Parts: sequence; structure tokens; C-alpha cells
Amino acid sequence: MSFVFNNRGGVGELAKARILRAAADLDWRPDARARALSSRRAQALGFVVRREPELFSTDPFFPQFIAGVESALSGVGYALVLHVVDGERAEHKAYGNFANESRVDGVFLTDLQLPDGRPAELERLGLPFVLVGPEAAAEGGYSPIGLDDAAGVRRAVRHLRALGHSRIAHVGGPERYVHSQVRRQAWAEELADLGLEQGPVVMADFTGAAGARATHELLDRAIPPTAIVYANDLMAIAGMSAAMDRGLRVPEDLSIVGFDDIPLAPYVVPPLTTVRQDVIEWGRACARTLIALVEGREPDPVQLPAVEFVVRGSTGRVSGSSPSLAGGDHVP
Amino acid sequence: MSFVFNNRGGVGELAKARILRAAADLDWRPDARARALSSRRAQALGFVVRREPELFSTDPFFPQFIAGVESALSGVGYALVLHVVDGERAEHKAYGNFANESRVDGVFLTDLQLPDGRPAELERLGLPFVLVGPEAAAEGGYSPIGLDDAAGVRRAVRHLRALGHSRIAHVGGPERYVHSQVRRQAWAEELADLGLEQGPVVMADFTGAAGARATHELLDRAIPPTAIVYANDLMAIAGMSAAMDRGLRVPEDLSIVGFDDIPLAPYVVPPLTTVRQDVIEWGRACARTLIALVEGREPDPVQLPAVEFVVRGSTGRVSGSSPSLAGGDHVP
DNA sequence: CTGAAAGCGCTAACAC
DNA sequence: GTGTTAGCGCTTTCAG
Repeated sequence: MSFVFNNRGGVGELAKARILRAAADLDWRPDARARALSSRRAQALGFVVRREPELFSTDPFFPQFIAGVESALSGVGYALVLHVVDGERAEHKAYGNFANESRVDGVFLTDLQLPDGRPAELERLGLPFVLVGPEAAAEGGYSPIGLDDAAGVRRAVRHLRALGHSRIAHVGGPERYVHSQVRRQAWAEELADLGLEQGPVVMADFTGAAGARATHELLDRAIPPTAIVYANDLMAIAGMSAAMDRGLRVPEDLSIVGFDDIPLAPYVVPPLTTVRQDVIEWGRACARTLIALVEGREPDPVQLPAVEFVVRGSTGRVSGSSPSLAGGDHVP
Repeated sequence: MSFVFNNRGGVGELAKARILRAAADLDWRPDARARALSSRRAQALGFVVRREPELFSTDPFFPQFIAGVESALSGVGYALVLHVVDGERAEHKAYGNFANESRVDGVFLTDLQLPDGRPAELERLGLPFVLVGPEAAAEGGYSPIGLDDAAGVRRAVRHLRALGHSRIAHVGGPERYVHSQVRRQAWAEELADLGLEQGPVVMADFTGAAGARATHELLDRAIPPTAIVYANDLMAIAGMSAAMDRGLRVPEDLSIVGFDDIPLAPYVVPPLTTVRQDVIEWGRACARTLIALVEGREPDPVQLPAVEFVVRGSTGRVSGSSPSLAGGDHVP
């Protein structure tokens, strides 16, 4: 009988159909626990998210990624076991539990760092995994599945250049993340390719508060930038707000570019120009790859859609005159 | 030996300590699958989220709730199994799988409706659950765990009244959700209590697009409102943007109140006045209650913090004159 | 092609 | 108090 459910040959088509019908009639499904015990596979994938609650609830990546993963899992009978942890020790322990308790067959690794101890650790634990992140996060022979963030940032810089900007700054994410580094480097390289001088850069932490602070820091400089490229939308929107508080107009005095295209991006004033990734598709691809991995199959090569650059109202031609830097008074 | 891990008496303290030490030394943990099979408990809780991807990634509720749940689970060895589904059939199937495969010991039920078939269904499946939502969603003898949304909305209406507003409209969430109904009713009742006439109401679907549309609809009326209370921040911010597009100033011509206090709320222009709930604590309380339930213990009574009303810049005194309704031209 | 039977690694009942 | 053992409900090997 178990042959039927595991699609192993050797069962007559007739008997097979009869068994499946009976199972359907009784609304019977094999018990996941028993199946897991005897087959030594949990039929579940693990995802441990290490983020402070504020960032977890802000970052559009996680819900979308999870939704994508789910869309690939539901059809093939895998479950997703999620863990949200708040520190390195807790994350470490979570992987240990996953492996020792055999709760999951494989895990997703996000927020890649360089160097990142986790791949080696998971290998030691015997837990298959996929690296979720930019190509640049490749480590120890593993190649990540990810979109080309860099292309989006480069597009943004070229767009600003075309609008006449030459003093283009960057507000980055936490330096330990590879994706922060990739975005920053793409910005720097495109600037160089365009023959522009390297603008100032401030690394922040993806929160609104940090985005506002970084923006003030940039605008306090003797020669402030006329455009800022942020590593995520939340910082960009907070930065836009900070600039307006200083009496600057967006985009007349300062152009702003975000990254993510959160659902709110079209609805801030002015609407945010930003970079959009198809995170759902990304999650789906990662899930398919991980399933193939844990089942010992060769994963299909993944081809992810390119990032899109979405031009809205927060970027515009550089104004002729240097913007007024008087603090505190709103432009009427 | 299993007595040690299950804290059953009858084992010498000495032997117990020795066993635990040995286990720690070997980094050994009982296999979750085997344990689940023999004890007939999965040591896992299930959460099925039925939302379209856009809303799932926008709604600050889910990540925060999950983070709260996790904080209660990690210490006691339970795992969280998450399912994101896109329709009623899929949700139904998800519960069936949870129960028949014995993947989880209990589930969280959110986005309560009235009537809601799920409690009866889960009872039939023999799956314990907690209702996550407002008191008003009580059904069939089950009382939900939730915060008093209504108090926040009433506070908002009183605040607007104190600022001189008398034409206060409401943009609600999908009518099928009890929490949408609760917020709408609180708005209506407070209006009545204050002796104000019932303002216009438009029910939307929590998305930015719907919030903008509803706002236009409200402002198109012969006598437009001077203030709008929204059922969530995303619609409020989109509404604010829509109003500004029509040349209205916020808060001079129109006051706006949201609901959720998303991380972006302080960073839009003007900063959003809104209602904040402690969703993390809420999730924790639900998890603790559900664990007690599945373990056959009497759950501790839960005492959730009250909702907070956060006044920022999007609400202000009602202006003497009726706002200009000329469409399309920005106020300079 | 089909039925019987031996585990998978625990828990819990039972004797010692 | 402590050791022994029979399942939990499957998968998979091995005879029939």
C-alpha cells in the first residue's frame, strides 16, 4: 500500500486506483510522524529568521519569500517550519535543534554574510541547505540563488545621471550583509563607470530612524548631494521625510531612490522611485531547489526574472541652483 | 531515561543530572519524529494564513504575531508550522492535512469571520485551537484572545471631535472580517455618543489602491468630510496621498487617522496619527494559551496591554473655511 | 505482482 | 527507584 503513496512501480494500475479511491473516501492521509520516522525524512523544510522584531515586520522580503516558498511546497506535501530568533546564539541553537531532532530535511539560509560560518556548520550537522542571496555571497563552493540586485542599483545611478545629477550619495544597509555590500559596490562602480566622483556613503541599519539620521548626515555636508540612493524603501521614505523637514523639496532639490518597491511606495508623496524584485518567484525557486537537494535529485537550473527599475515621482532633473539648506522652515 | 526528558518523577536527582550532562556532552536531543510518533504529539503548532501575497507582505500583523508566538515557543520545544494559502478551499485542505497527518497539536485561527465555519471544522477534526481576534468574534462558546481595537478607534474619534471636526468619515476593511466590523462599529458608536451625525463610510480591502479609491469617493461627496478614520495605515497613507493629489492639505483641510502604527507611520509626510497595538505580546499570549490547551492544562488568564493612540502630524484643528475641492492642482 | 514482518527511536506501561 | 518491553503507524525488505 505504501507503494502507492510513494509512486513506486510494481502495483497494478487497477489496485492503485482502488486504493487511492478508498483513501480519498475515508479522507485518509498517511500519518506524517510515522512516515517521517520510518523513512527518515521529515517532509518539512526549515527557515530560521534572525531579525529584530521591528525589522522582521518591516522587511517586505520575508513575507514574500515565505509566500513563494509555500507555493512550491504545498503541492508536494512538504511543510515549512519557521523560527524567528533574535541573536547568533539562538540561531545556532535553532539549526542544532533542526538537525538533532530531525525536524526538517533542509533549510534556507538568508542574510548571508562574508565570511559566514553557517554553511560549514550545516554541513557538519548533515543538513542540506540553499543559500539565498546574491552571487557574490558564494562561499566554499556553494552558489547562492538570488537576483542581480546590483543591476537595479546601477540602473538607478544611470537614471540619476541622465537627469543631470553628479553628486549622488548612498545610504547602505548593515555592512555585515553581503547584499548591503553588493548594493553599495554597484553604486560605487556605476559612479566610476560614468566618470563621476565617488559620492559620500553612510552605512545604516535598514530602519527608518537610521535612514533619517543618515540623510541628515549627508545633507549636513559642505557640499550636499543632489540625489541619494538607499538600500531599502523604508530608509528612503524616512530620508525623504527628513529632507522635507529641512525645507528641501523632493525631487526639485533632492532626488530619492529606494529599493524593494514596498506596497506603500506608490502612495508616499511624492511616489517613490525604486527597484523591484520578484521575491515570490525567488522563494519558489529556492524551495524547488532545496526539495530536489533533500531528495537527492539534481536541481533544475533556476532562471529568475531580472529586477525592475520603477520610476515614480521622487526623482527629477537636478535644479540649476544649489538647494537652500536652511533648516527647519518648510517650503510653503 | 525518557522520564528525565519528560520531567516525570521517580528518577534520582543524581541519575537525572548525570543523564542530562551526558546528553549535553553529546549534543543529543530526542528525535522529534520518534517522540511524536510514540507520544502522539507533534510538539508543533500550526498557523495557516489566508491572504493574497500583497496583503500578507503589507500587513504588519503577521510578522509581529509570528515573532510573538515564537518567543513563547522556543523555550518549550515547540515548533511553528506555517502555511500560506490563497483561498478558502486551500485553507480547508490545510487544516485537514494538519489533522490527518498529525503534523501539529493545535492551530491559531485569525481573520475571524461571523459566522465562521472553522471552529466547528476544527472541532470535528479534533484539533485544538485558539481564536485570535476581538471579543466580538466569540462563537459557539469559544472566546477569542484579542485586544480592544474598538477603544483605539473611539479614542481617535474623540480626538478628532476635540479638534473641532464634526464630519468624520470611515474607510473600513473587508466586511467579512470581524475586526473590520468592530472598528467600523466603534467609529459609528462613538459618533453617536458624541451626538454627531453618522459620517459616510466606505468599506475597502486594506490595500493602498482601495484606500485611495475610497478616499476619492468620500471627497467627491457634496459635503465632504473634514476627517477620515481608516481601518489600517496602508489605506490611510494612500488616502493621504490621494487627498494631496486633489490639492488638499493634510491636516489643514483634511485630518487622517490610521490603524496599526507601521514602522513607516512616523516617516510619512505629515507623520501619521494612528492606533498602536502590541501585537508581539498578543502573539505570545495566544501561543501560551494554545500550548496549555494542547497539553490539557488550564490556560492562564491573559491580560493584554491596552491599545495606544499615537498623535502625530496628520490630524489637526478643523479649518474655518470649507476646503477647496478643485481637483488636480497642487497647493503651491 | 502481493502479503508478511522487521524495524525507525522513542514513550509509557509494567514488572523487578 | 530502576530496568524491560510492547507498541506508535508507517516504509521497505523479503518470501510467497
